[in-house]
Amino acid sequence: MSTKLQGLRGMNDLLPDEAERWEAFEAIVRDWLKSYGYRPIRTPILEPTALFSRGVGEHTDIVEKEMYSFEDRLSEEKMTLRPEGTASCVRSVIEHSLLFAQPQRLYYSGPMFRHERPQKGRYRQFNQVGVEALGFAGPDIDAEHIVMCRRLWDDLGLEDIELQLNSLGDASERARHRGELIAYLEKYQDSLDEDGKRRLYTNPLRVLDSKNPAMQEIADGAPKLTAYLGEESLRHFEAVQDLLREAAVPYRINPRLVRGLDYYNRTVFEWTTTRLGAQATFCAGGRYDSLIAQLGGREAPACGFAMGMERVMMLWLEGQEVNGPLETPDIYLVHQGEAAQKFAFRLAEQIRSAGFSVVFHCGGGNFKSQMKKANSSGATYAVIVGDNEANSGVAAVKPLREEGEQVSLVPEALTEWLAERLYGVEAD
RNA sequence: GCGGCAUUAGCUCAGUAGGUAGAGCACUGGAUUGUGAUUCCAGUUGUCACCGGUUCGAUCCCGGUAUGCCGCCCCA
Repeated sequence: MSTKLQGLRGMNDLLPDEAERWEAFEAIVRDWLKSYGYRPIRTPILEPTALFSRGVGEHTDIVEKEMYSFEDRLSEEKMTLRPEGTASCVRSVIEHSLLFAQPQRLYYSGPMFRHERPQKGRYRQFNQVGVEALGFAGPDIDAEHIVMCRRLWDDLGLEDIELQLNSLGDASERARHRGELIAYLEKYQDSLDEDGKRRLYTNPLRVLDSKNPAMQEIADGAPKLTAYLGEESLRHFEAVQDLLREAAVPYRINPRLVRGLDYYNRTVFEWTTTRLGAQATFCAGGRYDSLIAQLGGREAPACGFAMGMERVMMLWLEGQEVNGPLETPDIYLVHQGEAAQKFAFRLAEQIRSAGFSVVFHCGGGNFKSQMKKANSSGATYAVIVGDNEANSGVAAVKPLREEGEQVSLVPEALTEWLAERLYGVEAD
């Protein structure tokens, strides 16, 4: 007996019931993105490893321990399954000079890969929809992103969600703060926990984010980034908040909100929920004004966010009936006998040509079992063809979802009858 | 990556103070040899996750592995 093969850990199959819900969800998301004028961009799932180490940051958890990286056997190139979408999007925009004459509103959607321990709402292959606005400097685009998120949550009917907001300042402000912060933390070097010591020089901002109470005590006395924000950064942050108030979007300023990717500056935000256990954040983003230049493009401001599709889907489906198929055929075509099968096979195509969906019964079986299958297929009508019908060139239609008499019709009359019943179209 | 809990039929789950297993749903057939969904009758379901140990004997006890869930870390 051969070894049982199974899918890789943390990588899930979506079976029909679930896959249909994904398609419905994706359709809602696409309409939403279009309504804000965003256009799609599709980039490869595989990228040179350096894109992420340079883009996401050498000392982030993602780059340090979560990437699926390998060397191609033939070319010896180092490559990585993308752990996030922004770096790829920016790479592509630079490579194809999309930003040359005008700013761009873009979105992407697809699988990302991170080698983490799986949990509900956290998978090794997961899907993100990301929105990137490149070439916009003003606070209005930051606010646009937050407002458009709020609209989607409203459309989906999400509950128990919160918006957290912070400003990380610009690069020089962060550098100044960072210097002072390291100097401060060095005084407590011996009291820092393992993570704290490790991050002291690589990512001191994250030391402040620790949930360890002892660390929080140290963090409380640490220099606050807010105090280092220059006039321009403050004005930008204020302007974003003004627009949010204008749009009546409630938010909470969270000074500890620092984000796990290095490229962020100024506005950062996270949408969180209490309904996903340890996975509180389901959508997050912010401004990344230096990333484009850092990846070799001409200096240009940018702003974006990404949402975890699995997490948003879970929140969305909470309020819904989740059993059974969403898509059902108009017709299940039952037939018995050799002549009937030929007639029915041709009839199925005729009905489809008229615009209806038809499941043609395959695989034999008696009338009873065929009718059972017709019923469980969810079809609105069974169309029945036996040798009697085939000989006289008619088909019987039987309603499966409501009361009603079975009627016999010739094919042309049948499609008119269906149009009238299913779409309320009157025949001439 | 660390700690805890779980894994029994296709699905949801019972069960045995160690003696190789059961229900409901689903599926198939029949009552109704050309008519589903309701009703009644009958039937098929399993290496009790995997590998090893203890034992006369392990689905049950012990160890390891895999997977899932909860928490931590981190993130979407």
